[in-house]
Amino acid sequence: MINDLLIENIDEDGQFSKTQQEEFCAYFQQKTITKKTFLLEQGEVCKWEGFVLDGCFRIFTIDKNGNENTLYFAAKNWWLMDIDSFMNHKPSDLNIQALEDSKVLLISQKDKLTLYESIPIAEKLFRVMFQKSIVAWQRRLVRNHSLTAKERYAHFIGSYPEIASKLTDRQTSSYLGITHEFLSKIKKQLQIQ
Amino acid sequence: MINDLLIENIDEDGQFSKTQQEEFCAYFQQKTITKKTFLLEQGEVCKWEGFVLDGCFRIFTIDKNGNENTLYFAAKNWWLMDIDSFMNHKPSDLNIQALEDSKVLLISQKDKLTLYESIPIAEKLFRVMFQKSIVAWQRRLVRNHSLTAKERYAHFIGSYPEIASKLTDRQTSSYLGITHEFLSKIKKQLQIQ
DNA sequence: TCGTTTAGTTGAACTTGTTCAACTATTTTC
DNA sequence: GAAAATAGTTGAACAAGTTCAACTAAACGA
Repeated sequence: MINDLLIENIDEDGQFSKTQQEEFCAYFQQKTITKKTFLLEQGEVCKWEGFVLDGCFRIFTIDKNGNENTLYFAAKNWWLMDIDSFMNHKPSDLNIQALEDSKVLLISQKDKLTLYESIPIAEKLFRVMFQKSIVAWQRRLVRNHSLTAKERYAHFIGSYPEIASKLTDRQTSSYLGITHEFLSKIKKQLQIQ
Repeated sequence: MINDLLIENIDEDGQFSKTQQEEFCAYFQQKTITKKTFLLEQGEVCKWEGFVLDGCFRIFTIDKNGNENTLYFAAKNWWLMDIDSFMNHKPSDLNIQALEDSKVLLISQKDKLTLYESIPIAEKLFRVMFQKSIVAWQRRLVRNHSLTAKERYAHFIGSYPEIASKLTDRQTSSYLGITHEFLSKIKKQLQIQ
C-alpha cells in the first residue's frame, strides 16, 4: 500500500524505513475530485492536508471587490492546504478548486498529529518542506517587485509549462496579479516580436 | 543562562522542560552588531540562524540594475537568516544589515542539527514557526496583488509602527515595492486628506 | 564646523497596467 | 445542435507608478 509518488516527494533521501513508509501512507485517504469541484471553500475550516496524485488545483482568495487572487497552482506531486486554517482550526480565507478531474491523498488534522508522534522523522521532513516553501514565497515576492508583468508571465510559462498549458488566461492573470485584458495584450506583444 | 525572550518566542506553550530550555539556549551565541554593519552579504554562505534580542535589521536583495528589494525587517523578537543558503550551504542572494546598534543570538548549522537531534520538541516548534511564516508570506502576496501602494503603506505603518518609525523612506519603499519618490508623494497625499 | 554625502521633495514627461465597452471565439449545457 | 454562458481580443480613456532632474534638508566624517 506504499504510494511511491508520496514517499518520493516527502522522503527524497530515503530516511524512512519500509515499515515507516507503510505507516506513513496508511494515514492518507485517496479522494477523487471532478473538474470545477471545490476541495475547500472560504469560510470552511480546512480539516486536512492534501497531496496531489493527479490533476491540478487552483488555490485562490476572493477579495471584497470580487477579484480573485491565485496564491498558487498545485499539480501532480504538489501539496495543498490552508496552513493557517488547518493549524488554528479557523475558517479559511482560501478556495481550492480542481481545474480538471483529479486525485488527491488527504490526511486529517488528528492523523497528522498522530503521524508526527509516531514517526518523528516525519516532523523533520515536513519542517524541511515548509522551509523550502518559504524560499519559494520569498523568491516570488522579489519577482513581483522587480519584474514587469511581461517578464513575470515569461518566467511563469518557462518555469511551469505543464501547469501553464492547463490554465485559462483568467487563471494565469490572477496568479500574475494583472487583469486578463492586460495578459491578452502581453501575449499579443510576445507573438509579434 | 536561560534567555527568556528566546524561550518565550519559540516555546509559547511551554513544552520545554527547564533542562531543555537551558540546553536550547546554550547553543546560541550572543553577538553585538553596530549600525550599518552587514551580518550577511550576498555571495557569502549563511552559516547561522539568528534571533534578534535588540535593535533592527533589514533583509534585502540587490538586482542586476542595482535596485534594492527588502524582503522583511527583523526587530526585537524576530528571527533572521537566509533559509536557502543555510539549508543548502550555498552562497546567499540576501543581504542582512543592522539598521541600528543591535544584539542577536546566533546558532551555527552544526549546532542546529545537534539541537534537533538532542531536543526533538525543537523540531516541532521550528516546524510550527516555519508554517506561520508561510502564512505571513501568502498574506503579503495577496496584499501586493490586491492593494494599491497607498493602501500597502497604510497597512505597513499600522501593523508595524515601531519598525516603520526606525526606517528611512528609501527602506520603507523598497519593502513596499515602489520608488522612494512615489512614497514621498503618497505621504504628501495622506497629510492633505 | 565645514564640506560631503545621503535622504527627502517636487514637477513634468513617460510607461505600465486598468477599466469599460463592444466584439468574437469557444465551451458548456440542455 | 441550438442557446447560453464563459473566455479571449481589441481600443480608447484613464489611473497608478516610474524616471529624471533639480532642488532642499538633514546627517556624517575629518
